[in-house]
This record gives sequence, C-alpha cells and structure tokens, in this order.
Amino acid sequence: MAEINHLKATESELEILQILWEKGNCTVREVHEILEKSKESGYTTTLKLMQIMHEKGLVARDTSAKTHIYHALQNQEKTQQHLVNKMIDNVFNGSAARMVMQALGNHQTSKDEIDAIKEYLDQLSKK
Amino acid sequence: MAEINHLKATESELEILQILWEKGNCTVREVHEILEKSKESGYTTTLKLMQIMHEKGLVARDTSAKTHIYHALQNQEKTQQHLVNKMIDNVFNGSAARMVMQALGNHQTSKDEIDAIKEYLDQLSKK
DNA sequence: ATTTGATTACGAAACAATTCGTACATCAAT
DNA sequence: ATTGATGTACGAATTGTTTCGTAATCAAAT
Repeated sequence: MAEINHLKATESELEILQILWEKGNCTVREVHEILEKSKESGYTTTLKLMQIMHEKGLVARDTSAKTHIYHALQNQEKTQQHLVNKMIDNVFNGSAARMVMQALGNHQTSKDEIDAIKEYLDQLSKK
Repeated sequence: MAEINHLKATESELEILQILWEKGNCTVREVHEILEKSKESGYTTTLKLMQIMHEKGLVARDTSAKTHIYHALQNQEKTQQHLVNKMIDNVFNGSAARMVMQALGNHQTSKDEIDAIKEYLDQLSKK
C-alpha cells in the first residue's frame, strides 16, 4: 500500500486515483466502467471503495445532486514522487540510476522517449 | 503486494528478500536484527514471516543444523524488473519516460550517475 | 400514484497479512 | 541432570482489504 502524506492508499484505491486524476471529476459509475475494462467486479464494490476513500480523505465529493461527483484530493505528482522514492529506497537500495536503467532496459521504450530523456538529462547536468 | 513469477510477495516479505539478496545466507536472527533497526517487531514475527516465505517458495533453507539458514530463491533483478514495470503501468500510465524523469528530478542524482545513464541510453539507441 | 431503474448507505462475509504468545527442542555450561 | 539461552513450530488473535447482498432513497416514466 502506498503512503500519501500521512495517508495510505491501497492498490485498489490507487487504481481509482489514477482514473480521477485523468478525468478530473467522476461519478462512481464512470469510475466503475473504466475499472471493469481491466477487471471484473461489482458496482457496489467500487462504490464502497470510493466511500472509504472519502472517509480517509483521499477524495472529496459533491453530494448536492442525487448522483455524487468525486474528485481526487491528493496531488498526482507528489504521489508519484512519493511512490518512486519509496521504490528506489526499498527495492533498489537507494540508487535512482539503477532503477532508471532497469526501467528502460526491459520496458519497451521508443526512440522518441529515449531522446526526451537525454534532453532532460542534459538540462539536469547544466544546473 | 508484489508478484514474482506467479508468486506474490507482500511488503514485509520484500523487506526480508532485500536483506537476503544483500547478505546471501542468513539466520532468522540476523534478518530480524537488521529489520529491527528500522521497525519495531518481535522475533517470532520475523520467524513466522520467513516460514511463510518458505511455504510459498520464496526462500529455501538449510535445516541440517539447529539454527536454520535461509536464502532467497527469487532473482533480484527479475523482481526489480517486475516491480518497476508494475509501477510504470499503475502509477505512470505506462510511460517509462515519465517515471524516469520524475525519479531523477527529485531524487538527488550525482553527475556521475547522470553520465552513467546517458551512456546507457546511447547504447540503447544503437540497437 | 405506481412502477422501474439508478443510486447511495450499510453491514457483514471472505480473504489476506501481521503479530505474538506459548510450547517444545536443542545445546552448552554448571 | 539441571538450568538458561536460543532456537523452531504452531495456532490464534488482530488488523486491514476487498467484495457484495440487501435495504433505503430518489427521480423519471407510465
């Protein structure tokens, strides 16, 4: 499970956060329909998860209409940063470089992506 | 939790795998003493975890002496690969480049490391 | 007004992970 | 051989996560 600030998101909750980050505002049904593409599960399961996320303070919701509208309260980039740092520490003994190489090695990476990273590295080393 | 081949390691189990990868062979006590540095827990807890890992086939052990000696059965690099790929998919919408930049941006990275990565990228693009 | 369909709320079951108490085994020192 | 220190085995309690059935609510269509 992923810690976000002092909050913790489980794997399932992260999946939902993904969707909320991308879409901005969503009903439970919208989230559920996206989730269903990749995994089987009941509507009330998604609903319950989102309710729990609300209790935990991971999401906010507008309940003024019958159908509630949810959005993420956690910043996507900070969360990503947190998770990546944790992985670097936990799984790569603190070496970002090792992780990067591992990531680029197997994960099919296009030439464009590689070029983008190179450029990014150039900018980094200038500082 | 992390899938390794068809096996799954929980967070706690991963912590132990880390130690076994680094040390090679360990007694429960050795593992426990290292774990204790970063978190509070009882000896029998560590023991139980390692016994479960044995049942799952994550570790092997030599029981010929009174004090059993454990070692990891899963390959460290494959496990790292698997976890990184999962994170790219789950948290960075499949973009390795985005994750790499995020990782290098905040995580203090030395000039040497950056150079090493550049060189690595050059080799990659040649293929 | 009644029915139908979509929604939220709630609780509990099912499952998984973590933690530790206690019993028993082994060995070395007395 | 008794004691003490150190070890494993095992079971069970606790905690956390996921799943879903069922009831209640609401709004639109009949």
